[in-house]
Amino acid sequence: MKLKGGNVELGNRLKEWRAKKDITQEELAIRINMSRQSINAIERGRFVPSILTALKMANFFETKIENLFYIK
Amino acid sequence: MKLKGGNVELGNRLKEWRAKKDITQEELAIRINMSRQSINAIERGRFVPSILTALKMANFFETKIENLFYIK
DNA sequence: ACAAATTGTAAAATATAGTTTACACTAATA
DNA sequence: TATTAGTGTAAACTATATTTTACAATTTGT
Repeated sequence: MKLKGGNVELGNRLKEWRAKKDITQEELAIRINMSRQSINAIERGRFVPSILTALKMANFFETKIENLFYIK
Repeated sequence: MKLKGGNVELGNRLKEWRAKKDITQEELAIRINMSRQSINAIERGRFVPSILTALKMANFFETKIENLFYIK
């Protein structure tokens, strides 16, 4: 009994939030302690971050996860 | 220039939310289309789910991610 | 136009999320 | 007490997040 829900895709507003805070990908990476390449990949939707990464970002931007990531 | 933030741990309230909705781990697994063992592991804090998993759970429980997961 | 800063990308390696199968353990309940 | 539903766990496996190094492309400032 396995209902397959359609392939769920993830969207994000990282670039907008970075702009709002005037911060570079590298700075963000340093702040939340991860690589710049990972930030870049997440921002470009290349992969789905862990919820820990998402929470750290939300913390940094002083907002809710839902304002950063959403299901398309 | 790499500031190491202490090792961040993840907490969750899945069990409470399951109780509130009176649903089993297996049912939840089926609803959000993942294995019962993964639900169990996440609930017991054995690993950190992806944000997609977290969003699917929040959707199912009709609540915000922050009500399900938090940084300890 | 030039230089510097920022962003995009790629390959190889490592870490960890998530699946599958299978079985033990712990309720709940007839 | 015996049966059943629900949960805990383990090993082997697959998928993918994340790092590191390195370099190309693009944007920004002078």
